Amino acid sequence: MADVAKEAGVDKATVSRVLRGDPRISSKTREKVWEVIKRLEYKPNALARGLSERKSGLISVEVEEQQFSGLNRFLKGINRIMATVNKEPIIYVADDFEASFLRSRFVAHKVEGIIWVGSPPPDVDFPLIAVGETIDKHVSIVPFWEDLAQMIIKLADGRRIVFAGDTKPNRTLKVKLKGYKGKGKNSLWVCDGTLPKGIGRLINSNYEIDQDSGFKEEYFRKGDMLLLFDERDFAKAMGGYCIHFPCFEMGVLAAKLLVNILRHRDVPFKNLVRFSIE
Amino acid sequence: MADVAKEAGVDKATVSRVLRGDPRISSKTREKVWEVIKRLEYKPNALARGLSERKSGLISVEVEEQQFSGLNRFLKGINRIMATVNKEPIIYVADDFEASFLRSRFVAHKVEGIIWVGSPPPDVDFPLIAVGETIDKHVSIVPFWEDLAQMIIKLADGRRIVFAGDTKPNRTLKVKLKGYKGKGKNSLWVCDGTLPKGIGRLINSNYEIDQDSGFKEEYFRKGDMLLLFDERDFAKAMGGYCIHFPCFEMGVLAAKLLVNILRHRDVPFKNLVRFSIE
DNA sequence: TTGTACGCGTTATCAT
DNA sequence: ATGATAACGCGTACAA
Repeated sequence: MADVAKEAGVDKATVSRVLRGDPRISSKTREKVWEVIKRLEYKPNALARGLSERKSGLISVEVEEQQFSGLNRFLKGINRIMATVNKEPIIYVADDFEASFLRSRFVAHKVEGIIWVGSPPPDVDFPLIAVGETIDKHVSIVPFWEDLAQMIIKLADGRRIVFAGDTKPNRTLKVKLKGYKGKGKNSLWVCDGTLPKGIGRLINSNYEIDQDSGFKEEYFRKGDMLLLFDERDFAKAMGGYCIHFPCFEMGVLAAKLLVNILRHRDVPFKNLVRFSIE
Repeated sequence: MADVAKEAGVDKATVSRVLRGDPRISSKTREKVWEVIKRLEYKPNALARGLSERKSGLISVEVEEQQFSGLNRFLKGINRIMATVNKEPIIYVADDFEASFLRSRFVAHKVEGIIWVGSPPPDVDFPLIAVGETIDKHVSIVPFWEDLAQMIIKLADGRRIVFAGDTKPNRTLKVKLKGYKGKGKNSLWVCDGTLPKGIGRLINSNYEIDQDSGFKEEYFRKGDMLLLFDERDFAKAMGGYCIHFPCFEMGVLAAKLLVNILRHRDVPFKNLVRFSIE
């Protein structure tokens, strides 16, 4: 910065002001300084800026979920927003880190806010967006499971409903679907644990196995409505439907909400994100 | 830090030395200082430290892959190592960021090194680990596709081989498998694009469809060997095999290699990671 | 509109 | 073995 200042024949403070878009700087000076900045390929030092401003420009993303196949889309959504406001996300996959350990890292790096996927600890004193579950104490983003259930029931039109894949449907969805009565003998099957576990249990149960297809008869029968999360082409290949889990949208929303909180704006407390079925 | 120093009756410099484990400090002083640090819940400021040391303790993880369902495991592997050496990963999902934009962020935040998933730009001047493909110019981590091909061929024992799911097998694997001749009419099918696209193409082809199971006949026949990446229980439910993509191991390895590079140690240039089949 | 000077919280270099 | 002090690079009152 000192180099730029000297080269442009102004003071460091002026360079700083130009950089920060201070309106008091004359356009002549501003243009001159920008010219030098570009010519010298000067990049401000985020550490020094952070030290001076007492904030780092870093936000933290905590991910507890073991199975989160849409994580890259979620992060992409976050980045899309953060890149426009000069904030950098730090990501942890936190399942095995304890809260106190994480906290000390937040403090050390002067993290400005947190996006927490899963259920955040109750006593965090950082700006926090909770993603996935409604937490009374925090602004939260929740997939609109009730709406998904309605869509599925309508689409099923009496068929038995079968899920496949490793994405874990929420409890709300399962409860909703439990109320559904189809036409078949077993009008509905939804596993009661995570899906992989549920499937494992089925395999070990005493249903007959269709040796011809290599496919478990009790798992997927003729006439069933098969549902997969996010594997669009695979689902179609199997004659089923794909539920689009709105990970990208959730990332975008989480980032926007956090930015607004950091700017002391009011934000809606509970935010629902819609699924779509294809 | 000044508070701690005053409270412990020593100088700031001494506190700093205690914190950094300087061996010249007497054990009496050390214990006293640690006591005060804990009592006051003092946490060092990473920004100030970084400013002074001219490095941030930040490393960057770039992810180009659109489909990377093991990203959370990969990041967990990275974190596992980084947490032991006081380095924090910043993650970008970078498919839509241009190199110059990323570079300026690296510079601004004094990023110490980069883990790049995909094919990194040729002219980066940061310590860099390339993950997924062998890049002559960089230390790289590559899944051992050749080995996987051997395992599959041995396990198939003449059966036709069919992949499913959204994970994209590497070109090497496909080339290797092309050399394989099984017993069936079509001894082998591997799609020639990404898998989802390949599946989509099959659906639109003129094969017959098995209406009984709702399953496409041409996609998966009796006697075929079905392979899925990482969906263990689902694969088993379908009577197939699960290929374990070693994402966690790759994350751990990437982090270890990068740390060693930052410590100016020699590291192997090409690193293979083994699959396992279950 | 721009310059001066101090503070931000560490580490590192001299001293002692 | 420890203390005093100068960087580190930037933002910002306060002055001019």
